[in-house]
Amino acid sequence: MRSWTRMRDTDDTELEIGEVARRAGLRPSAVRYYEERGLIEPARRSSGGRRVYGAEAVERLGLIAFAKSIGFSLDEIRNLLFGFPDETPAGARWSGLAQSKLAELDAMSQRLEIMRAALHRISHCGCEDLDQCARRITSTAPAAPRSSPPTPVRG
Amino acid sequence: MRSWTRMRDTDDTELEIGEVARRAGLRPSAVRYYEERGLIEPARRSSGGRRVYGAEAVERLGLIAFAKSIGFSLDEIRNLLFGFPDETPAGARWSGLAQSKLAELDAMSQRLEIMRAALHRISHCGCEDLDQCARRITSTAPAAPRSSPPTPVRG
DNA sequence: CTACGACTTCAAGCCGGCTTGAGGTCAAGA
DNA sequence: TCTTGACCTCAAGCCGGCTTGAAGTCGTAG
Repeated sequence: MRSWTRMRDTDDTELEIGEVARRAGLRPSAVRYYEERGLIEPARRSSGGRRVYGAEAVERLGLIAFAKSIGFSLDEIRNLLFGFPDETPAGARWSGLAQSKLAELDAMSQRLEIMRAALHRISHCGCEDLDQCARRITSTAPAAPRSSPPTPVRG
Repeated sequence: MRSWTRMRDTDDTELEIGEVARRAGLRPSAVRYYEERGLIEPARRSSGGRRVYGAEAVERLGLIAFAKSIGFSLDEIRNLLFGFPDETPAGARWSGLAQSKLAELDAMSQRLEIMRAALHRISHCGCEDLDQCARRITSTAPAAPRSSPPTPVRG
């Protein structure tokens, strides 16, 4: 049951870290980590020292989760949130970063296609053994020249 | 000038780790690491304790580099190389792994498209500020539901 | 009063694939 | 002989994004 004593002097949307994390689809440890890394402002504390959040924190964290899901790093997200004059409209904040991410995505797509082609080739290659395969591979044009593979999707 | 004493009892393709690594497009430390991780058999040693390789090692390492470039992990590569009866033809070794990698690539491609769409949307969103944006994002269908983003291509 | 779960801090661990550093040896040219 | 550079081993560090563990506090229900 909800505590009267703790909720008294504030309004009805006072959340502890567990709840705010749950609503944003995160773990409490992640929320603390984001605070530590400067992605969210330090939460104010209850008299007992616990972090207290309002409903807007859930949105903020949802935004962070969204930005992560489209490929932004935490540094990029912090910059997005705090690296502009306060009045900067959202579109202006997103666009620079979005453009370079789109370019990255294009590069990744290209690599994916190259990898796909290579995988098709090798999966029905007629080589007797891998050494023969190696000789062919290293003599014919390299499937994927000199870049590291995109990390497979985890999760 | 080439040493008599060291090269005497073997033929002309005796390479030290630096050379074999260079030819395979790797660093010596990576070659040592692959040996340690069991991707290549321990090199035989010169009288002075140095690793000595033949030309086939270059091919082997090239094969490893190729396999990495199409998205295989070191564990997968080791399995590819040593996880089958000796006579297993190359195609049979590749195919199982290749099928699952292709499935992974498909999943990644899908995610990339979703990310791309989201990046387009946000880069010309008309929100006044990010909080408004957050409200829209968290209320409308999530662009990329609950999976982590593919790591951007490094290198 | 006690027990329990959710919270607190701080430090350390994990993932993969290496690289780097310290401290020493080997090989070859001048 | 001396110097230089490539090699050796072993341990530790790095990257990002958290998670986990230890040790302790807070808040509430029974």
